Amino acid sequence: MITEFTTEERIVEAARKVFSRKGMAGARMQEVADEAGINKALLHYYFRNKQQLFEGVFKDSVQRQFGCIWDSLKQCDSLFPAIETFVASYMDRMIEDPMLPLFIANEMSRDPEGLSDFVDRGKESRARFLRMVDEARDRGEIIDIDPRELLVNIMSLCAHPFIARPMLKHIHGISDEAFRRMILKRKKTVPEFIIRSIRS
Amino acid sequence: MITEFTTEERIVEAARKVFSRKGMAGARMQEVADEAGINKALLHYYFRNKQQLFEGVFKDSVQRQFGCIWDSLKQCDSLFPAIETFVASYMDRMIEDPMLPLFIANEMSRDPEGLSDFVDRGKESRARFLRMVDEARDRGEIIDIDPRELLVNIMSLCAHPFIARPMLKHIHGISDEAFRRMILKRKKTVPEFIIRSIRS
DNA sequence: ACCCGGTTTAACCAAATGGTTAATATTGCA
DNA sequence: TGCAATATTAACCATTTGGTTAAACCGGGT
Repeated sequence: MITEFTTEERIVEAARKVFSRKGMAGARMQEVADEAGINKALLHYYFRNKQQLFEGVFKDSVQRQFGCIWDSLKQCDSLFPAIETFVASYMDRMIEDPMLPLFIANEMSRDPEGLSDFVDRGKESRARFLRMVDEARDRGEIIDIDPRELLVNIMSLCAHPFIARPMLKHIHGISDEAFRRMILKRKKTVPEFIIRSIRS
Repeated sequence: MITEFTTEERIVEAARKVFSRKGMAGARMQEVADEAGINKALLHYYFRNKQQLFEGVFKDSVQRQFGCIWDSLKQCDSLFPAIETFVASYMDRMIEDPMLPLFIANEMSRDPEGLSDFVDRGKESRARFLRMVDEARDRGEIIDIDPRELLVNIMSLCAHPFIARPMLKHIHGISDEAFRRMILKRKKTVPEFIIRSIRS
């Protein structure tokens, strides 16, 4: 077979797809094998069991998610550009992998402990962001708001549309392409929405 | 057995718990039976199969969710109080049943068609709300914003904290009680956040 | 040509799980 | 009380599913 990907890569890619669609419990090893175009036994050759396959895929995803998003903040040193950058890179990341937010929400809910390490990857950047909010508040640039609450709001506005995507699709009757356009528009409108609300 | 609930009610309650925790795929009929304190066969006596049990519970939940939230809007006829009312009743409903948002997001993603009827329950109220936004915009009370985008933002700010609860819990190291307090605070701060952003 | 390590497969297995059955207990009512 | 309908259970059954095994395949080095 002419393949530019190694078998392991094909497995991981297939597993990502299936796990995203069905979740850990709903995913079937056979389906992953089929999606990857290989025998089921070969899955167990590369990944001893379902849990291990799951973690292989999941850890990679989460690392990418929490890694690059928070890293993007490193260059910013004033709040408003930081918000713009954060929102943009958060959304870019999710456009790449639209099922990831729901996937992560599920697995955090299923096994809250198992991911501490990954979520913690952005710890310093997050702390730095919170400090930036505090400072902006002290300088009177923004109104008095709990920095952590602001962060929750920002993340909600970024992530939730992806999580509620099927519902939005039904409610507003929008196609995949329209959804994509809406998200691209939100890259601009969400930071505006936030900044308008906190600017004093 | 001295029971103030009928067996069917106990089953539904148990199923709600288990399905919420594990999702449709992850839930086990045996576990539901155990949780309800009955034999597994009795489940199939009341609900022919898993799908039917699932729908019994799910439809009830979704109906409550989409029903009372949108209905709460019926008395409001100006935008800002409508937003306050909507946020408050949305959050009250989720405080009652904190796993519901994630549950709904999952099932909408698994089977987008199967729920049209329930999501549609709030159709008129939703349309009315969108019209209120349009009118407020025409009167110059608020800035120029796509009403549907505003609605997405509102729902995101309400629902997402519940969906991301385990992550918030870990990131901000908050207890269940602290989470509850945060949500109660948000009943006030979220409408403020929104209104501050759209008021012209 | 032949062997040897890593790779891939078909066939198989045991446990879990949704669902059924037939028998028993309970309740309401004539 | 006794009978019929309803509620409940233990024991089973069939299928699905994660996982194993042993054999075949295949490419490179000698």
